[in-house]
Amino acid sequence: MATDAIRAALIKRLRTSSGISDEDAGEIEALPIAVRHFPAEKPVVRDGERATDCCLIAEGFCARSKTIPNGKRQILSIHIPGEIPDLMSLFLHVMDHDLSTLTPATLGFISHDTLRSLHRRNPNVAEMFWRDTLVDAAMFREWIVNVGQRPAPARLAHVMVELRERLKLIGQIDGTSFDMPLTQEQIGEALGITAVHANRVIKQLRLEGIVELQRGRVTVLDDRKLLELADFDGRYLHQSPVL
Amino acid sequence: MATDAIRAALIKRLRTSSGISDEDAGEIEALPIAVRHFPAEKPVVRDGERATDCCLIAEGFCARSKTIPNGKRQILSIHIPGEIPDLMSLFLHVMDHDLSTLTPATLGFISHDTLRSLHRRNPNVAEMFWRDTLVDAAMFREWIVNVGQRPAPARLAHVMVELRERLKLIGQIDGTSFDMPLTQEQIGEALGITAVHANRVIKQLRLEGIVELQRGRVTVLDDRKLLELADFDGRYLHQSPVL
DNA sequence: CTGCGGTTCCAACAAAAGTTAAGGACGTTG
DNA sequence: CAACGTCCTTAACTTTTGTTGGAACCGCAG
Repeated sequence: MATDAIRAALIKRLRTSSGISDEDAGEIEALPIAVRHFPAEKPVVRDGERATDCCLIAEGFCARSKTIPNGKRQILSIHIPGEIPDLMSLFLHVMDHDLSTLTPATLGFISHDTLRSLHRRNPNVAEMFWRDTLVDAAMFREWIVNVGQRPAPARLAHVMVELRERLKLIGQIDGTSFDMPLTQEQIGEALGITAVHANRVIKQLRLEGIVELQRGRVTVLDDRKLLELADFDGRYLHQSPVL
Repeated sequence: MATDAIRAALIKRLRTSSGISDEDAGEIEALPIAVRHFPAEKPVVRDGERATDCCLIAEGFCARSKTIPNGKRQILSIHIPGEIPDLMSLFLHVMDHDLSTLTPATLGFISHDTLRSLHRRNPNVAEMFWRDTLVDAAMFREWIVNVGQRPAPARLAHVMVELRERLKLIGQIDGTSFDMPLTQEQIGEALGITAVHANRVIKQLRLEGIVELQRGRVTVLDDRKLLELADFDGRYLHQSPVL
C-alpha cells in the first residue's frame, strides 16, 4: 500500500501552510501509520467516544457533524485528503462530535502516543500541528458567519468556493469542476436549511448560470458571479506560509 | 495593580480544565504581564492586524466577531475573566476576526515571544494552552449548531446557559442571576437574527416565565424550562480535568 | 430640569425558509 | 427487465424571520 503517498499529501499541506523544514518532514515520514479502508457514509469516530488515534485522510472525503436530541444534524466541516480532521482528539479525549466518511475513503491512523512523543521530541512539529488545529478553528469561525449571516444562496456559494480553494492545494481540481460529494440532504445540513430549500437554492444557482451541481460534482459556469455571491475572502484559511 | 489576581483567574481555569501542576502554575505566575484598562465597546485587536501579544481578561467581558462586506456582523464568542480570547494569534499571526470589549475591562497582555519561549521550555504548559485553543474550537462547533439548527428562542436559551456554566467556574454567579452585557442588537448578532427579532424572542421568554433579561443581566425564573429549551449538553466545554 | 442619543419595544407588512406530500429519475439487485 | 430504494424535484401551504418606521424609556451631559 502506498502509505508514502498518504504522508506526501499531509506534508504537502503542511509545507504550504507552515513552511515545514526537510528535517521535520522526515520525522513525519517516519511516523507509523495504520491504513484502513472505509465505505461511504461510515462513522470513523463517534460523539462521546474516547479516541486513541488520529486519522489522516489519504483518499476520499469526510465530514464532521453534531446531532441534537430532536434528530437534526449540523455538518461542521468537510475534509479532503491530506487533512487530519480529528487532531483535536489528542487533547480533547472524548469526542464532542461525529467524524464520518462521505465517500469510500482510505484513512491512515496514527496513535496518540506516537504523536505525543513526537511533539515532546520535536517542538517544531508540535507547533505545526497546533497551527493546524488553529486553522481548523478559523474555518469554524467562518462557518458560523456563513450560517449566521448569509442568505442561503450565498451560503452554498461560499461552501463551494472554500472547498474549491482547498482542493486546489492538493491538485484535485479539473478545469472548472471539482468534487463535492454531498447529497442535497447533507447540503442542507451543512448550510442550516432543509433539504427542500437546498434544492430550491441549487436550482436557482443553476438557472442564474452560476454553477451546475450533479451527482456530487460542481461545475462552475460563471466564476465572477460565483465569487461575488459567495462573498469570499480566503484569509481565514491562513494558507500562506507562517512568516 | 493586582496583577496577581489576574493570573489567579487564569490558573483557576487551567486547573479545572487541564489539571495544572503547582510547578507549572508557578511558571505562569512568573509571566510578565502588561496591564491595560479599556472602556466598553473598544476594539482590542482588529481583523487583518498582526498581533504581537495575547490578551488575558482580568475583568470585564469581551467578544469576538466578524463583519462581512454588506456590513452584517456575527458575534462568534463571548469571553469572561480568566480567558485568553486571542491565544490563536500566537500561530495565526494575522487576525481573521475582531476582538473587542463589551464592558469596561482590564486586560493583561503577554508577548508572543514570552509565551513561545515558555512553551519551548515547558511542554506541559504548551499542551495546556494548546488544549485551551481546542476547547475554544469546540465552543465554535457548538455555536455553529446553535445558529444552524435551533429555532431562535432555543438559540438564546443556549447562549445563556453556556455563559452561566462558564461564569460558575469563576464564581461570577449571584443566585439565579448573572451578567450578559449585550444589547439586543448584539444578541441578534450572536444568534444570527435581527435586533427586532431578538426583541421578540426575549419578550417571549419573559412571558413564558423562563428568564428575565434587563440591562445586561439575566435572571433565571424557571431553570427546568430554560434547560429544556436550551437543549444544553455541556460536554463540549470539556471542563473536567483531562481524561 | 431639559434635551439628546442610544436602547428597548412594538405593529404591519414582506420575504425567506420550513412542512407536507407526491411524482419522477436513477442506479442497484434479484 | 422488474422491483426497490435513494435521491432529486416540485407544488401548495404554514411558520419564522426580516423590514420599516415609529413611540416610549433611560441614563447622562449641559
